[in-house]
Amino acid sequence: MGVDLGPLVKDVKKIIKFEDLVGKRIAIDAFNTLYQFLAIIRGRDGTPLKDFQGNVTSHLSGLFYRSLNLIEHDIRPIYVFDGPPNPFKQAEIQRRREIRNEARKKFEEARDLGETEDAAKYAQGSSKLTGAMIQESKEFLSALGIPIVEAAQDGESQAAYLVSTNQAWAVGSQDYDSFLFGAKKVVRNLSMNRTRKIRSTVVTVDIEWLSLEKILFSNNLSREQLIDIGILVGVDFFPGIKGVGIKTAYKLVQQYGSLDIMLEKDIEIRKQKISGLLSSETVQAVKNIFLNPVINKNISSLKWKTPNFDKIREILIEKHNFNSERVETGLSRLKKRGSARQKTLSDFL
DNA sequence: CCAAAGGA
DNA sequence: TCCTTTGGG
Repeated sequence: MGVDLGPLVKDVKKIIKFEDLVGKRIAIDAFNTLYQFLAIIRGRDGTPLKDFQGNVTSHLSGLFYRSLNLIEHDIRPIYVFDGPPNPFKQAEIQRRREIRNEARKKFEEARDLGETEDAAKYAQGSSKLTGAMIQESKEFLSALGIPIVEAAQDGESQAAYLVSTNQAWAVGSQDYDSFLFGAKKVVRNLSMNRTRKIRSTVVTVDIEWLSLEKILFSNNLSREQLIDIGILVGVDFFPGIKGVGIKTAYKLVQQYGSLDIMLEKDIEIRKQKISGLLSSETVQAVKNIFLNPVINKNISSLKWKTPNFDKIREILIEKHNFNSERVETGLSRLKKRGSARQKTLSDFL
């Protein structure tokens, strides 16, 4: 639920394929991905996948098959997990909690009334990522041999840092927020499935590659101005100004140059003085989060290890009753990949 | 979301 | 063999 920069990026996004990412390291926003899995991996009535004890397993299914596909294409994922949230994010966290509770109520109502289609619709927004699920996701990724990075605060900023220090080639996220954090490149829709149906109409979902430099250049903006646009329309750390969307925000920033100047001149936005809508202190504080984020710089070197097959079996089959045949076919794909890599390596030597 | 089964 | 539908946990 990050900032919607849609109209600003629409002309600069490049459609790519998995093959274009061979050998590349992608710093994936873990929370973003896990929430995506929880929202989408569900049965007909909207119920998530669960084991016999009633534990939700949609995220594990998503991580397993997604990782298989990435590894088979020799793409190197790094999962970046959020740390404790920045205090400025509390209001947004509370807002999301309320939206989720509302969705959950509507989901349960519709499900109990047997209104499957409605139930499925509301189910999407009702999922909660628990501490136990986060912990187990880390354990599972480690079993797959995929490196994990713990962010000091926001995963997006930590992922952006990995790109700027050349430890990753791009950030992998559905959100555009990492651009405000200075991510040079972002890859969106990093998935296999090329079609998605939204109410009987089938839409193709392509992998998108976006560069901060191109976005700024084509819109004639600086990164600070992009942040100002974000503050006007709303980001995780500030709700934005009511009634101001991306187009208005862009026009205002182009016209005045910056939020600081708008505040100095105390311009009117929708018949209201801007000084009554946000303070200079707030602007500075929010800008500072994006420009000088708290980063975990103490990262152990990123290594992709041989998967621990027994650990994967233990988590999926023993703990969560995944079908063992399905898991084994998955594992054999991983083994094949491993031997192919070893072969190319020995050829090289 | 992704894999596997089912139809064409 | 390709494309659509169904089921996974």
